[in-house]
Amino acid sequence: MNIFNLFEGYVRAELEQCFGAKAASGAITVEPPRDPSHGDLATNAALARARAVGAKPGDLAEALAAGLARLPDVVEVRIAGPGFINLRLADRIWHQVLADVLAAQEDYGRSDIGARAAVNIEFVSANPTGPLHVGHCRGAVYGDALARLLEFTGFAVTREYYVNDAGTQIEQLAHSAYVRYREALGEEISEDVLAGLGYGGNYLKDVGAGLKRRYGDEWAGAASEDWLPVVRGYAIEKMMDDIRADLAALGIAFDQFSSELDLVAAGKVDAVLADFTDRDLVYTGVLAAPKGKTPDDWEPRPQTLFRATRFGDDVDRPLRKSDGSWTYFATDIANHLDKYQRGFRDMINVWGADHGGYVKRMKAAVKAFGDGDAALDVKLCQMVRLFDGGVPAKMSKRTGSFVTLRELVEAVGRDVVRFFMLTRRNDAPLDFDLVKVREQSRDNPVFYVQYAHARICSVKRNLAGGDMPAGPDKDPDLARLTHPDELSLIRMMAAWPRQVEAAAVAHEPHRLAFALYDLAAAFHGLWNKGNEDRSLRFIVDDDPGLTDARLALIEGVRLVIASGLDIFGVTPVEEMR
RNA sequence: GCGCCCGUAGCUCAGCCGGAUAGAGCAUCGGAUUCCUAAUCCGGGGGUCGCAGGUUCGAGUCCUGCCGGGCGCGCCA
Repeated sequence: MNIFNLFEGYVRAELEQCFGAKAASGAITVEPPRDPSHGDLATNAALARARAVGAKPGDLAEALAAGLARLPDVVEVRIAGPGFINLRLADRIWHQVLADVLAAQEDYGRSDIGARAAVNIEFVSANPTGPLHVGHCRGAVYGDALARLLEFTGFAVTREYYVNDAGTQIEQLAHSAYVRYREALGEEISEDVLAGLGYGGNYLKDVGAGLKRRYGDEWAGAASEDWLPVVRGYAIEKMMDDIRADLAALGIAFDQFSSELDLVAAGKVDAVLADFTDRDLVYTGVLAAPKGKTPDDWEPRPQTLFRATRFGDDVDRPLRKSDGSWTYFATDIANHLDKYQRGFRDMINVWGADHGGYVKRMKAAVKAFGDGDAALDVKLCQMVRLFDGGVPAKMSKRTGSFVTLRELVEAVGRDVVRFFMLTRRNDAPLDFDLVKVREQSRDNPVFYVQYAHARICSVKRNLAGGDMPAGPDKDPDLARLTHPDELSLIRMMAAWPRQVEAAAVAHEPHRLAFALYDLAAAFHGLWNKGNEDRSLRFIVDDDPGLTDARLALIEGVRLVIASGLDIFGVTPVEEMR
């Protein structure tokens, strides 16, 4: 039961009864008021619908309030401000909410707003030219948390990784790997050659050694057109193995890896071009040089262009390089068309902010598919600035001294990485301090939330150690929960399902981090009141009934925290020593 | 020059497809520990929500224009 949805239904019914169907159909909100002193529920229905009804907000509010006051469990109705209606509910409602939480267990907050719709989330998609680094980490965590969140709200999610295994970067990788192969065979490689490698990091030594193990000296003196496909294929395979292992260390597994090379080989890009050509979406033209910043080697030249401007882009975009090969954009269109043909009408891409300039053209291409019935949402993740005790951590990819995702996870732990990466909006920059995130204090939200969960587990342990009978098989009298702080905790639990839904709709899992933090804060506050006032402790020695009720209360808190952490892929710990 | 993102307390950031007196942590000042883990809690001070217009009963939130910062701008991915 989501009481906000429930009461929205009541409000709409009342609108319809008083003012007709037209009045009931528009947008209204039923939500917890920002200021708790206003009541338990607030609706703007009178304000929002006054115009459509042709009445004054005040009159509308009067009529609605009279009707709502007759509802069971509504103990007070007040009209406030310009026409808000504030409702105060009987405690019984909150006891029922808690009972619902306990009945649903970890499924509390689960929703069916997705109605099993297929959603494709493409994220990470890092070139297989080396290990993942911290820059990839945020997108990885964000994408996976979003996937979990959408699954929790009823979507059928596919996690997809687009492997850019074609193109010049990969050629360079293969050439670098081939040098390491010769090195493994005993050849002396000069410093100059090593310095000139596209990918000079030591991680390719393993690839060179692996090539030697598999092929011996078979490719030692071969022509590059002969060894290239072999070395490239082997290097990609190894890099992807490493990437999969890195992601597994973060608790992330993909459902689908799509290969750019395969798309090209299967003729998917040709098919895109043919289809777009048929529909007059492709032409040969000359682009104007960008104003203000003309590349040095600019020269006007005819190109194969996609009419992206028809679908909201600023300029038409090239599909072929001058050597006739596909641009990255062309193959990526094929990638998205492939998703479309696999049935996805709802696609989400998670990219680094440096790809922001690419968003419009990709959205334009997706709009051109089929009947224009596909939607693409691109979420850009801003930079992660890595610090080590307040000092910026040195990150140089060239010298190979950058911090890998693996090193990060091993240094601070999977849970810390995952939770912390979700404590900021995706489009806000994030400072990640290797020292601070391990601090066990209030300003570290990871531990603060974990600690609340651990404390609840601690209470349960203490109870189990004593001879107080309590447990899930009992049917506690929740009506014993009457203290304002207890009811306030339940109100927060009642708000959880709508927060989950809102986060899912907005594709913003970080909102739940703040919700969990707030819930943890309320719990810690109540806990501490027990230090000053023994009657407020969860375990009340001479009152088993009250103890049971309070145990149920904190078990509800625990369940919400546990299910929230589960959406983040973070383990709810039971002990923090 | 153009496009996208951002601008909220001294600092780092929330602000739920517009809603009531803009919140939290850190920092600062003052308190709480015979405690179910004080790894916590309670309280005080601290704001022209970058600026200026506009839409609206109502704008931190939507629109326009400026200012400031980041990212990007034809054969890199």
